[in-house]
Amino acid sequence: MAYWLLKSEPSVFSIDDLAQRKVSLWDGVRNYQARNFLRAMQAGDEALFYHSSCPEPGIAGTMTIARTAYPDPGQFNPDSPYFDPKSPADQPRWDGVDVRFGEKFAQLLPLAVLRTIPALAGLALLQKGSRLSVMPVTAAEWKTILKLATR
DNA sequence: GCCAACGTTGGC
DNA sequence: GCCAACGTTGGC
Repeated sequence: MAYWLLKSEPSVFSIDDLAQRKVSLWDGVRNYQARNFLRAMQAGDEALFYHSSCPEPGIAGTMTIARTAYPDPGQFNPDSPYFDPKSPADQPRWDGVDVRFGEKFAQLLPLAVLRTIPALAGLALLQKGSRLSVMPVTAAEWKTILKLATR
């Protein structure tokens, strides 16, 4: 049982979109390190839903990994923004996972607040130059974040 | 819109 | 394998 943090631009796919859909493919990851984290996920793992590239970046809620990694169909679709003409059909480069909506936090936990919490100093998200869209979270960090979200 | 940081590409 | 050029991410 592991914990993760997944980034999405809310203008593309937000916590509200997931709340409505309940289960969704988490697709569009086009970075090898992030993909490797996707492939390491197990069903039942829990993840934070992070809103990036928006007026108020921060953690918006939680979700559960519902299905382990499988090929992301977008890589083979020329009309998809995630199309990758160099991905071999017999050995797809890019995977996605299915996620199930967990909860939406009563209020978003802003990035600026996360930075002020000493217990989160090691959070991968907060490291200088961190741009990964999929990253691990420790059990202790997870606990700290959920506690912050419910106060 | 700016810019720092990082990843990828491709020539050599 | 090196590395410059370019593209992308993402906070501000």
